[in-house]
Amino acid sequence: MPKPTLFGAIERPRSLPDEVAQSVMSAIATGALKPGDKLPSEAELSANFNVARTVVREAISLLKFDGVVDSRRGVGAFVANREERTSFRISPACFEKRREIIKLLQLRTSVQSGAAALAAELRSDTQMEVIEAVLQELLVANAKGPEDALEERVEAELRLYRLITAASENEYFCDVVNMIEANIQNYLRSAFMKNAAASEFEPGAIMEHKAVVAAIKNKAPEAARAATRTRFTNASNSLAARQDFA
Amino acid sequence: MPKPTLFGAIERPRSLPDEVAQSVMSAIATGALKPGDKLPSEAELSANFNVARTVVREAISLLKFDGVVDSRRGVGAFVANREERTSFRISPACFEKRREIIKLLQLRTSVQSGAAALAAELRSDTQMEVIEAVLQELLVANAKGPEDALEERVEAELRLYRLITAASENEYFCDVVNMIEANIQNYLRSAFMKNAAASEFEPGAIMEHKAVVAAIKNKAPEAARAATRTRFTNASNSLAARQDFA
DNA sequence: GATTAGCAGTTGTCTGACAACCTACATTGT
DNA sequence: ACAATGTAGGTTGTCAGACAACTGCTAATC
Repeated sequence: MPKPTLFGAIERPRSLPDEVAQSVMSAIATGALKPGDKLPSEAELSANFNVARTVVREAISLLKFDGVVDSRRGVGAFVANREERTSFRISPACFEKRREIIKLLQLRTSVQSGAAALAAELRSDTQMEVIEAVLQELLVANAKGPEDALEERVEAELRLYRLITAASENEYFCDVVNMIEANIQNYLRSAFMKNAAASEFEPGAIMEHKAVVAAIKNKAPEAARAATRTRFTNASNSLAARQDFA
Repeated sequence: MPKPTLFGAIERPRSLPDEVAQSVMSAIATGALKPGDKLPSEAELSANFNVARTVVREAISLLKFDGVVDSRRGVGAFVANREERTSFRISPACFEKRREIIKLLQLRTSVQSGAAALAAELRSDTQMEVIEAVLQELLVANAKGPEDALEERVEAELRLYRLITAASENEYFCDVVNMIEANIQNYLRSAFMKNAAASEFEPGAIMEHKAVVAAIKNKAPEAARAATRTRFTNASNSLAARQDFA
């Protein structure tokens, strides 16, 4: 039996390196540390935060990994230019303001549209079969209505567009979509998001899904691109238009 | 006087944590380590690689940071599912095969098109003035021809599309475009790429740039989107069609 | 038989030390 | 005076060992 959520999840203390890294990161974000500035030495940071130098080192190494800082042995660590960052990641902070979610969905719309167009061009027949099967699952789940099959339907939709992206034969599209989805899934398991998902049980949304799949089946890249954009733009708009949207 | 390249750049030994991280990463990529598998303990890894445990710890912490592995105190570190990765980054390896560059440019085309559409919608008048000024710079540099102003022209083009992206008022687009550009700039300073850039000194390319800017000026999102896609698709195609493209 | 206590193994953090390296200044030779 | 050289101090990179916090399992205990 699934454990009832009797107690709220306790917040486990995050690791020290993460906290140090985030602290330095926010100093950079707020402009307290500008590109080119020298970070305090590891010894100083270690004293300031009252942690061991190994902790500081791990924190700095994370920032280096993303190209946020650049350290030179014997000299020090410096804040890099914003254009030199070598990774794209979504900060948890962005989920605090719901306005930010819209921006994230805008990016996803763009990427997903491009992936759909490529998929329409490059898909194999077996990939097409799987995509159509998942669409069928989505239709079945949708017919059950929001009360019975919400999770099932959301999961099917997720899988559908993952498969479409995979059919683009371009791992970069897959990675970006994956990451955006992962972040949304992680941070937005809220009642708000469930309500939003439930509101997608409409004939219109289903028609749009069908249009996307049909275009890919017909090997019509431009149609697939347009249909995908329509679908995701509508989803984003209906989210923004909700009463409970802060 | 600029030092003549008498000696080739010596290859400095990369940091040990990076090497360990990459080694583990490639073990995951090749499937030697599958999602859910337990990594060897830090002590074992430290013995295998013949490095200190701090080095192994830094390496693991990098992978954790990207959501590639997940470690639990008292238990061990485990390979995470591919869908749980929390960052998008471009591996240097992808520049070894030029085929991969095309895929990267496909992604960039998608993102840049979306950004242009948003920019057409949201741009301010002052932003527009700056964009037009940079376009003018580009035209001037272009008139000088490939021999005299190659760097200048490439730089202007870069700045132009950065500004357009910034006008979208969506930092996610900026970050993705920034990162892709940074990687291309870092790894592709080769003669090959210079030749490719030189081949962009054509009337057609210029016309396409103008079309993008005009659409943004007219606040025509769809036109901006289409023009941008045309421009970048053509650039990608002409790159792929080159003789020296492996 | 169920509960509890302990044990071995693992990750997280701390401490101290040394190596590799850079910068700036002093030293020296011309 | 000036250039080359050496030296000292500071910083990052790596190493080694220790202990704390935690987990899963096993054996002892009631």
